[in-house]
Amino acid sequence: MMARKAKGLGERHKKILKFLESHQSREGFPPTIREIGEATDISSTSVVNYYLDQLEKMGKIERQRKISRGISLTESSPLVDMFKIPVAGRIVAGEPIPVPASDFTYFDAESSVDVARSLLPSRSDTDELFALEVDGDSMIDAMINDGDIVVMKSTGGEAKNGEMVAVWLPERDETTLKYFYKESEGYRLQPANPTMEPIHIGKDEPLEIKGKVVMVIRQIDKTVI
Amino acid sequence: MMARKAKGLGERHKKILKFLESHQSREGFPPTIREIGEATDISSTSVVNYYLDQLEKMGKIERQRKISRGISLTESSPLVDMFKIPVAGRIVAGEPIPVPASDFTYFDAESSVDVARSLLPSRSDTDELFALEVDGDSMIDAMINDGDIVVMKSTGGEAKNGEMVAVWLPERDETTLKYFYKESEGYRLQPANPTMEPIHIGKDEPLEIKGKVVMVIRQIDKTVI
DNA sequence: ATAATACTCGAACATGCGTTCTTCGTCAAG
DNA sequence: CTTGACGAAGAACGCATGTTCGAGTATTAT
Repeated sequence: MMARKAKGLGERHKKILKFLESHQSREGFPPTIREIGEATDISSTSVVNYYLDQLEKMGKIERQRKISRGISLTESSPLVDMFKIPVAGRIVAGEPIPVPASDFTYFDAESSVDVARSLLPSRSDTDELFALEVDGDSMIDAMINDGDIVVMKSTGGEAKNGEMVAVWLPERDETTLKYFYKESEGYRLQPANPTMEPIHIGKDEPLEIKGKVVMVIRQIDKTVI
Repeated sequence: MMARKAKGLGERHKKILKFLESHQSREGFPPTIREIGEATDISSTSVVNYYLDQLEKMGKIERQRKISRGISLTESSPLVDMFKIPVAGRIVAGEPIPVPASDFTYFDAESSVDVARSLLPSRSDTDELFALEVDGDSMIDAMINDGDIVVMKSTGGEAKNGEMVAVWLPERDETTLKYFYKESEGYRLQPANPTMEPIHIGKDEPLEIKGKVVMVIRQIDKTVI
């Protein structure tokens, strides 16, 4: 009849690859040979092993011999260029910004967000980045909504003109996100929304720059489970 | 009074978590108890097991008992998988929305954005997603700025109440991003900015729903390389 | 038909790896 | 001091899991 098998991937190869992927994403680790057999209606472990060897020769998977569940998909980049940014807390207009301590690790964080490096400034140092969840509508003048995630970079209190920074104004008990401009008589804090007026800060009024905003993420449809 | 160790993560807990993560991303699968012990200078498997139990109780990891390497980090998707979303074009208030054809692949796109799956609705089908870059300030009432990237999902012209959708209004030659509500006399398009008034669309006025907005990304500091 | 592959099966084998038990030292509370 | 919780170690146990082998059945080529 039909040729038993054309070149390339056969039906079983695909089935196995599909199961490998789904198991990995479902369980967080690869399946055993026997589990693969069960899922793909192959009764013998040696047959699974047979196909696994072929998939490895084709370069589709990588196998660590002798060790349990030592299968990993080569594609779906093992070294994806992205990293977790710890969510240090929430940012509210009337409270100081929670800035992570230097020995802060993301394991202490309530959660973290995954961000691809390609979306971030090229020279960003991972350790300097942290994220805050916006609480309330008070950042609307910065075009930032309740629930948005703001990715920030520690700058050690410095800021350059034109950068969007998170500022804490001690005398006003106010946190705000604005574009920063140093001027002769003090500072100008310009809202992102062009229809709104800037705030002028006198030279003697204290002003703490907590970080530079590098990215804003808004997940609109996060209710779906 | 106080326990010997402060509550929370001890030094060894962190060390183990760190190793779990690095091993996972390096090898593609979790380590064994013995490997953990070696990497963290714990000589006994039972001690590793001891800490693993604690980490599980704290909710930091998940364990599948009895099975090899059955450890997975709970926070932030164990598998670092992300994918490229094609940027189909630009979205302008006065022009129809460029929607990719069904046979569209991201290889055809001028560019693409990398987004972690953990940031997207879990049931998202990769094929249904595409992205648009916002051109101009006309989406300000949707809290979306010039240059923002809007990730959308094709819905086949359908929309549910409360979803943010991209709508094309043929009679007005207008594209807009609004929250969608079906009402008795027609439709209500509610801006994301709560200070702005909704648009009411009569039952007979045509209205094309081009997609559902699932995410907005704003890269503020696109430093030139 | 015969040989040569490709594929399949089941079973035995060896060991990887999670689990459990016993023992020991330290520190805080009673 | 005694007790008990906590942290740590090492060894033994036993199932889970990768590996190997011998044999059987299609499919294709010669």
